[in-house]
Amino acid sequence: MPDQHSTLRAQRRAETQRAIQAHAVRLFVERGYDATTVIDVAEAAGVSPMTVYRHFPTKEDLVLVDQYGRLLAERITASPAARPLVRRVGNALVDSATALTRSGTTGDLTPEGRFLLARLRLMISTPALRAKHLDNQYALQQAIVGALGEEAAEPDAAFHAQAAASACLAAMHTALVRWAEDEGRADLADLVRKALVAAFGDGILDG
Amino acid sequence: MPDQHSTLRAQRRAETQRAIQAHAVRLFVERGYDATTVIDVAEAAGVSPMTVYRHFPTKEDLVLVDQYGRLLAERITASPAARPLVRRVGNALVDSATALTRSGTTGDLTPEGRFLLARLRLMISTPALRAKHLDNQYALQQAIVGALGEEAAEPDAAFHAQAAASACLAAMHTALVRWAEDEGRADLADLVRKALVAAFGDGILDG
DNA sequence: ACCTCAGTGGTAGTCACTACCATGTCGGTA
DNA sequence: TACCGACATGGTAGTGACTACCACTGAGGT
Repeated sequence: MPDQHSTLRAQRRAETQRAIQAHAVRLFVERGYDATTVIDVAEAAGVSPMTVYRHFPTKEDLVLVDQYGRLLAERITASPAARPLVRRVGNALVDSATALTRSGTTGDLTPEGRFLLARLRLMISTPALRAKHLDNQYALQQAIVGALGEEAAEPDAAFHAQAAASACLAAMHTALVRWAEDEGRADLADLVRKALVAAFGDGILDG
Repeated sequence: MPDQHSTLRAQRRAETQRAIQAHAVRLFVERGYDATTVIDVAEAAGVSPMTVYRHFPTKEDLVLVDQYGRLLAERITASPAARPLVRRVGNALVDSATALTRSGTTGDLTPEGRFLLARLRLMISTPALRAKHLDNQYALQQAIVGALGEEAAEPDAAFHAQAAASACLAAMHTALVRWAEDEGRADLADLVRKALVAAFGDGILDG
C-alpha cells in the first residue's frame, strides 16, 4: 500500500514540523526573535539545525508558515464566481476568522487561536516578519486578482481589481492588528466584518 | 560659520551616498541583486565595505532609500487638514509623480525618473526588496493615519482611516507597477489618477 | 600651530543559509 | 527472512550580510 506508506511518512513529517514551529514561537516570545538563533530552536526541538531548514526555508517562515493562507485562497476561488469579488473575499475572511479562533460551544479561544495570536504579535512587532508577511499578503492579492482571469485584462478593470483586493486584505489586516492589540478578547470575525463595512459599506455582508 | 561647516560636510556625505547607490543599482541591474555582494558595490564605488554600511544600514536600503517617501509624507501633512483625507493623499501622489518623472518642457523622463524606474523594477522582481518596500509603505500608512490624530481614536474611525490610507497607497503601488511594466512610457501622474479614480470614483481629483 | 571630530579603513566575529556527502531506519519486496 | 530503496536526518565546510571595536586621516575652528 503506497498510500499508507506516504501517508505515514507525511504524518511523521508534519508532526516534526509542528513541534519545531511550536518551540520556535515559544522561544521567540520568551527571548525575542532576533535574540533567538535557529540553533536555539533546533536544540529546543531536539533536532539538528539542518532539520529546521529542511522544514522551514527561512527563519521567518518559522512564524509565518501556516495553512490558513492557502485555505483562504481555496475558499475564495471556490466561491461562486458570479458574485462580486469583494463579497466573495469578505465572506471567506469572516468564515475563516470564525473557524480559527473560537470553539462554537464555549466561546473561548481555541489552542490554534492562541497560537495565531502569539504569531500575530511577533509579526506586528518584528520588522523582518512584518515585511515578509506583507509580501505574502501581496502575493495573495495577486492570486486573487489573477483568479479573475480576463475580467481584469484591460487597464481600468485591472486597477479596479487591484484596488478591491487590496482593500479587502487591508481590512483583514487592520482587523487582525486590532484583535492582537486586544489580546484576542474581541471576536475576530466581528472585527473583520466591521473593517469590511468601514471600507465598503453595509452592502458586502450576507444576510 | 558652523552653518557652512555642517553644510559642506553634509554635501560631501550626500555625494558619497549618491555615488554608492548609483553604482549599487547599476550592478544589481547588470548582475542581479542576489548575485551582487556588498563588497562588489563597495569596490565599484571605490570605498570600503564599511563605508557602504555607514551610509546604508542594509543591502536592501541601497535600492529602497530615497527622499520621496519623506517628501510625500510632508506634502500630505502640509495640506489643508479640513479637506478629506483621500483628496489630500491623492493630490500629493499626483503632484509627486508629475514632479519626479517628466521635465515640463520636453516631456521626456528625467534622470531621476529613469533611476526610479530601474529601482522600481528591482523592487518588484526581488522578493527581499519587495517585502521591505511593502513594509515601508505600511509605515507610511501608519504615519498618515497617525497624522489624523484624535479623529481616528475610536475603533470605527480607525478602521475607516486605515481603509482609506491603505487604498490610497495601494492605488499608488498599482500605478507604479503598471508604470514600471510599461517601461516608463506612460505618464505616471496619469496612472496614479486612474488608479485613484478606479478605487474611489471621480470625486477625489481637484478641478 | 593645535585640537576636534566626522568620515573612513581594518580585523575579527556572529548568524542565516547552502552544497555536498554520510548514515540510519522504516516500508515494501524477492 | 533477508534484502533493497527512499526518505528523513546529521555533519562539515563554506558564503555573505552585518556588527563591534579600534585606529587613522584630514578638514574645520581656536
